Amino acid sequence: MEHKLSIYNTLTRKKEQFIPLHSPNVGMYVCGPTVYGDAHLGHARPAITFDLLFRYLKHLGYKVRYVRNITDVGHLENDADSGEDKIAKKARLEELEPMEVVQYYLNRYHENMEALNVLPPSIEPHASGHIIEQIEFVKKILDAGYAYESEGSVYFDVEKYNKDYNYGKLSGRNIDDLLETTRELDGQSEKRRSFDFALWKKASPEHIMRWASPWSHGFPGWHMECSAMGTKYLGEEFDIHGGGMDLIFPHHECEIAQSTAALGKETVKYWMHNNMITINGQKMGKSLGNFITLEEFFTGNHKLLQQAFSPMTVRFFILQAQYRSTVDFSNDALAAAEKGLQRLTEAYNRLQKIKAGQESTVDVKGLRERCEEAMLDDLNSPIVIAHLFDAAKAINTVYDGKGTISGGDLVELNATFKLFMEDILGLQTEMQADGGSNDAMKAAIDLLLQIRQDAKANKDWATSDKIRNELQALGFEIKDGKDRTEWSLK
RNA sequence: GGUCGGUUGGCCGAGUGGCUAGGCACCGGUCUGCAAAACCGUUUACGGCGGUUCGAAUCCGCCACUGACCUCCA
Repeated sequence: MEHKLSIYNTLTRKKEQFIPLHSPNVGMYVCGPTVYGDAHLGHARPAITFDLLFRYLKHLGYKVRYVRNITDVGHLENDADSGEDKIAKKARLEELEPMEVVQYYLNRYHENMEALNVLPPSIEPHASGHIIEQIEFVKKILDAGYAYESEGSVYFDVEKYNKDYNYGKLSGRNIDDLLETTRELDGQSEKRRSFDFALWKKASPEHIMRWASPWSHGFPGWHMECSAMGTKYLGEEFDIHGGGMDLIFPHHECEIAQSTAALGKETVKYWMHNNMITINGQKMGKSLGNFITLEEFFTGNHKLLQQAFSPMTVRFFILQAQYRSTVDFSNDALAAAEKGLQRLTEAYNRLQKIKAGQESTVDVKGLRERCEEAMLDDLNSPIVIAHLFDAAKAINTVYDGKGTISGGDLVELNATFKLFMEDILGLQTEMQADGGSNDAMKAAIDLLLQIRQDAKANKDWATSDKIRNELQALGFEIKDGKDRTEWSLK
């Protein structure tokens, strides 16, 4: 494969050339949602970031197996014994079966992802469907001597592991610091050290999500599922593991420790992390209660939102920043993204109507190469978008009759625009105009506009303005062009 | 307190030792009966103080502010 894709590896804190273990096959694993609530803007970031990577790797010719898990068990409210499973808690509060909660929010998650034009992953495994694999994985760690059983639970022996390997290599921590900074929580007496983490937890009597194991009736620790499912579907060594930056510690650090302890080798070659979306400079998150769900963005139904924002606007907004930068939410920023996307969409639609001339007076050469170069540099989507805006300017120049484009350039421009806009950035470009209207209504509107046109010809401004104003009041947008009037329903 | 990051023009957001990022907004213009829309053009930068250099927003040091993680979090 003739390219030099470089991606930032959190493990080495450098951009590295991407070389798959088994080209042309690529394996990537991304931490998916814990389905106990609606997805918010923050959840869209990794989904879109790794969707972009998925799409681009396929564009480069790789055969990608993309695994994104669903956490439906084992994710506790906190690390203490009193910590309640997030799913179980929601089920208790709403008097539902835990799996009812999971199914409900999973369906809604899928609806959101589809709206955002996020491609489904190759495999979407559920933690609860892989209890056996997780138990087997815990056994391996016990056999290797890096875990201990305590009152029906199994804990990872971080101190022992750290003597042979390096606990903290991903997050840059060392266990001496952790000893000083780890808060004492209730019920930690079972653990030898405060930083040891659970591989298997014995279920308390009221804990309803439980499975049989050699140690107790219980449930797997949160970090276990990714190690077990990742290696099950992608092998003991695979290429890419992704997720949000907030998962680096402890989740991904623990995953590395588990896999290394069980298998005696590094499992993941490239660790990739998207940055956070902030709101008023602070991370948008469930625990802070400052999140806006995707549904609320799409409907505009949230006190912080001045208007609704379409899924494509949200996607474009996220892609306008490089995935390792924080993105700050604001109505102004979203509104700017909406207008920018409109500009690109409009240009793309005009491109279909442009006729080729003898030669090109606009410079569209090298667009494909420039976009390609930006993507190869750690998925620099904002640069790709900037290049597309340059192309939009050229398209508008030709559309306005102030320049010409040759047949060859036109074909190439069209292909490149479609490739990056639709296939790689995943931005849908169909016009919203006339949406939801039927033929009879269209004909009626056209008739009204024809009457207005006649009135204008007779300088009957009162009539023409009345038609325009009344239609606008009804929610129509009237755009007078040079030759004809276009309309759309907002 | 520890670890890691950030600070770019009115807003968002790239980049980088010398060469216009881009978008949105503003302003000016074209078009229009008027307007809207559309299109074109254009202004405002690199937190502070030192240092390295022919040259730094870009490298180094100090300071200030700010964020993430260290408890669940995308």
